[in-house]
Amino acid sequence: MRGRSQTWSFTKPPKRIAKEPIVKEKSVEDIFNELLESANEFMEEPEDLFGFRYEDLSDIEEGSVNQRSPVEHKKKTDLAKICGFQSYHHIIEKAIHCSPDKMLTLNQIYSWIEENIPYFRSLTESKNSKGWKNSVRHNLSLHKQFYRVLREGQRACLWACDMNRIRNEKVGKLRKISHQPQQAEHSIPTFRPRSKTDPTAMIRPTIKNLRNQNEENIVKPIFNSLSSRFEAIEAKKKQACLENVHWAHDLSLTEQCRNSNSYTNVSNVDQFNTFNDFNRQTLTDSNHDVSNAPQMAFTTFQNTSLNNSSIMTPVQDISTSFIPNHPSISYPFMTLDDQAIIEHEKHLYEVTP
DNA sequence: CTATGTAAACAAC
DNA sequence: GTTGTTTACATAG
Ligand SMILES: [Mg+2]
Repeated sequence: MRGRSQTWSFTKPPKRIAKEPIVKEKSVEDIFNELLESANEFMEEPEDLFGFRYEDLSDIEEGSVNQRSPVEHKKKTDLAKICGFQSYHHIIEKAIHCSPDKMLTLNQIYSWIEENIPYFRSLTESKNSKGWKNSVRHNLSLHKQFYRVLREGQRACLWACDMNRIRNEKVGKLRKISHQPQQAEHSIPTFRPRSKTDPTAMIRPTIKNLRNQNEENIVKPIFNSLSSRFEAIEAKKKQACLENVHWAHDLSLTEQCRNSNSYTNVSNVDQFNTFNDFNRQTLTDSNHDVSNAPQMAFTTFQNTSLNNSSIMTPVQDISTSFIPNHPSISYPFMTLDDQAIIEHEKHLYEVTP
């Protein structure tokens, strides 16, 4: 996968979220325990995080969302040497091109590869197909020339290839012309397990554009994730400005979130701010400094049509101090129209030739 | 730096 | 388990 800084050209790349804890003198456990302590007096089951106990959260990491541990990778396969194809997408292009209708299902692509490239055939024969098949799927998704052709009543779609779909990615560079908050210097390190035990993680999936799998992938979510993912958010907005695509996000809270006491649907930005102010105050009262928590860029709410999109929109990112089932705190979310956000924030960017 | 290979999380089915 | 999207990280040049 491309690094975000590679995918999108930033004149000034946003700071990468530090891997080191920002507050070094406190461990994440310390911070968690502080939070827990402050919440204990309110919470019915203080150790309980949506049914999981903190001790169970073995994969908590600090300062970053979903940060994986470094992993020893296999050496890159030299495809050119092994099979004469420059890279995976060339293989897929060939496979599709060789088909009568110029389209194949995923499984047919696998088959073509196995039938025509001994290297992959032998991998499959030795039960080692997981990796290259993953790479095939990765490449299908990644490269714009590959697009899906839906079939009525069939789960697996057909994959087609149109080189004209690779284009205009770099018509102009967007320059950021106003400050957007990055990670605050002294903010609390993001307390973010990368597991399902993370309450905010329950929101994250809805932010992906999976629901758009039955549509052409023109409609995309604008926000890839919440809180510390400023890079992604900024990049998406920039792309929106560049491509003038129709944006709609796919952000409905999960049922679990909707039914939880931790969220309240608000209908305007005033209500939203009221909730956030109250939450901040509550946390501050329990000796929790959220004043330097990262801020999301948008604070304006345009009440427009767009489906039933909803998004958690921390004006100040108190999700770093998320306390689930806190009887005094309810995290507000509201319906937003991406186009409105883009329009609102368009002035933050200019396109340079 | 860019391009791309590898691994995997996650969701939907 | 399969299909698909995405993120993270590694490596080659
Ligand atoms: Mg694609």
